Parts: sequence; C-alpha cells; structure tokens
Amino acid sequence: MSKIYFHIDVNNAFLSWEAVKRLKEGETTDLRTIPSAVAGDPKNRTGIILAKSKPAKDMGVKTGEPIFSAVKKCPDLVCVPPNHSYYEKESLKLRKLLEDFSDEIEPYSIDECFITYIPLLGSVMEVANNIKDRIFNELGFTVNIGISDTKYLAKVASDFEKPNKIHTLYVSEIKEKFWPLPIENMFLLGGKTAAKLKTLGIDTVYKLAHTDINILRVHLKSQGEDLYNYAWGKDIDERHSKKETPKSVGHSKTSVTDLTNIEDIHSFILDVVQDTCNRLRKESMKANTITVTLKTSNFKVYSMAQTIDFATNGTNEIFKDCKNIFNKMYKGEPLRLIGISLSNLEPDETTQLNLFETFNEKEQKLDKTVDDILNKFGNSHLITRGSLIHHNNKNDTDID
DNA sequence: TCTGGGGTCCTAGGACCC
DNA sequence: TCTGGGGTCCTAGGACCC
Repeated sequence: MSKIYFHIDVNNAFLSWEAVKRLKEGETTDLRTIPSAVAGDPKNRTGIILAKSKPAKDMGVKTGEPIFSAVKKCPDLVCVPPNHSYYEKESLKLRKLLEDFSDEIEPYSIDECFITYIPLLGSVMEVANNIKDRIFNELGFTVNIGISDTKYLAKVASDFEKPNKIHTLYVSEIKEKFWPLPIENMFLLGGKTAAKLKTLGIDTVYKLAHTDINILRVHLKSQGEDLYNYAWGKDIDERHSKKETPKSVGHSKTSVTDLTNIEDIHSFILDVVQDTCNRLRKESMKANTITVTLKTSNFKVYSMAQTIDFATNGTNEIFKDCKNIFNKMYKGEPLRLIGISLSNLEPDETTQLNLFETFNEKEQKLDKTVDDILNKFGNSHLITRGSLIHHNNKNDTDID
C-alpha cells in the first residue's frame, strides 16, 4: 500500500503568528483583518516585506518588496517588526501537535511540514479536517493542507485556494488539476526558469509535460528532466528533503551604513563570525570550508571560499581565516553586507561532555569581555567590536 | 530611508593524478 | 615535441526554496 502525504502550510505564517500573539496580549485589532505586514526596518536598510495580510495582498503588496513601494500601493499599511525566536516556538508547537496525527513528520521550513497519513485515525478527509480544526482551536491560526500520493504534488496542492482549505492532487488527478495550470505554479520552478520556458513557447504544465524531454535537457540540463518528471507526477527524491544534520551554517548582516574603513570591516567580520561559530558549536560540528560573501553598495555579490587543513569551530581561528580570504578578494568597494558560511561539516567530538566545562568557561570569559567594553564605551556596535579586536591583537587573547 | 537572511543543490571550469 | 581520457576535488556563481 502506497503512502499518502499531507503538506501542512501555515497561512501567512509570520503575520498570523504575530496577529495571534498580539490578540493574546490584549490588542483588539486582528492584524489579519487589516492591511498589514511583518517587515524589516528601513533605518537598518532591511526594509522589505516578509509577510503580509490578505487585505494587503489584495492591494498588491508582495513579499520581498521594499516597504516604500508597498506603502505606495497601500498607504494604510500597518508594519510590525519580525520576531524570529517567537516564530521558532510557534513552529515547534505545530510540529508537536502533528505528532498526534503522524509518526513521520518532515519539517520543510519554519512554517511547512510533510507528514504521512495514518489510515487507522480515520478517512483522509476526516484526518485532514481534524488537523486543521485542532490547529485553529489550540494554536489560533489557519493552515492549508495539500494531500497526494507524492510529496511534490501535496506541496503544489497546499498552494491552491487559500486560506484554511484542504485540497487533493493525486497522481490520478494531474490531468484535470495540474496540467491546466501556468508553469509558475510548479514547485522548484522559479522566475528565471519560467522565463526561459516561455521563450520556448511553454507556459502551462500541460505543454511542459508534452515537450520532448531532449529539448528540455538541452535548455535546462538535469533541471529540465526533473521538471518534466514532476509534470508527470514523479516525486522529489531525497536530495530535496531536509536532513537531520545541516550541510552548512551561515550568517550575514547588512551594515546600517556602507563599510569603507578596514577596521570597521574587520569588526563587522568578527561580529558575523562570532554568531556563525556559535551556531556551529551548538550543532557540535566543525567546518572544513569557509566562505566569505560580500555585497557592495551597488548590490554586486561575490564570494570566495577556502578549504582549510584541519576542521575547526573556533571563533579566533575562523576569524583569522576570514580576514585572509577577505584580503585576497576585496577590491576596495564600499560594502553593504558581509556574510560567512561554514560548510564541509563534520561532527566535533571535542565539544561533547569532557570539554564542555572549559568551553563554557571560555564563552563566559568572552561574554564578560564584551560586557566590560560595552559598559565602558556604550552600546555603539562598531566601537564595541573594534575595541574587542584591538584588545585581541594587543594581548593575543584567545577570544574563543 | 530602496532592494533580508537562512539554507540546498547544480554547473562549469580548473587543478591534479593515473 | 604531440596527443588521449577518466576520475576526483575544489571553487565561483547562480537558481531555487521559505
């Protein structure tokens, strides 16, 4: 007997979570009922729309667009700042609830999961309705559920009419429900590929499914073959499924003002490295490859990677490597963003129990150093971090 | 005060080895 | 002095996802 998958997708996740939170805290307006959005802060040059309400969407507001352009279309738009740690908690609550309905839960992102259907719990529709109702009653937000015998089609189905809806798209239904759709509705087919396909006269899933696969291979390589197969109901293979252990850990930050001074840049790199290494150690992993990414004030992005001789997760060591890489690649332009990504990961046995104590002590020492400097100079980011580097170089302190 | 941040995978090309 | 191919590893950039 073949499996049936449900794809659970929180409707307007960040915005819904924010709305529920605010109602609980006593606010009277439900953000979901007015033109609203969760958005970054233009002062920090991160002013883009991360999630929007239905009324905002109806006025043309799009995810990823700058706030200023959203406000042009929708002058009454209410923007609230994002709260990622809160969203993480809501996401975990959802997964916990889903454990009552499935023994195979595969998180796909913070607001999406694939689960397998258990026939003992009732018919497919009964179970789907129960899930939907319990989420709404206990957690306060709505979801879409897509149902199919493949994960790929379940994902496509959950994207049909929203919100608070259940849709099926079984392989046996692709002719009526999938093929008539524009290719943009296909999962794993983005804007660039859609544009390419259109120049070939392919604008619907039907046309894609009825194009010679060799033509697709010539123009889109292996992706062309994959898309052709999806159009015929083939499932995504495991390479598109999330794995338990991360393949890379990275961080990047946009600077409030463009960075031009080398000391400021080094402070900024240290800042990003500290966050990244911290997360890597939490995962008990070490990295063999370090990648530095720069975005210039003109939005040009380039990167350089280096594979090191011995895997590490030490802040100090990685900071030194990052500076080396940076020096090799930097052409002197004003920088808007700096990112560090650590990849080629392997488990770090040394961060297990026996060294846990000393590791913590070191962490505390660093925290104290940062705090001391903070107290001395105030909370200006650059002064703080710059001082830390200076302090580090002068005394050759192990900042890890 | 215009344009985020966190990921995964693929491709093309170069280095290097046999 | 010329000409091979296969295989692996690494890197830079790009497409895609949420």
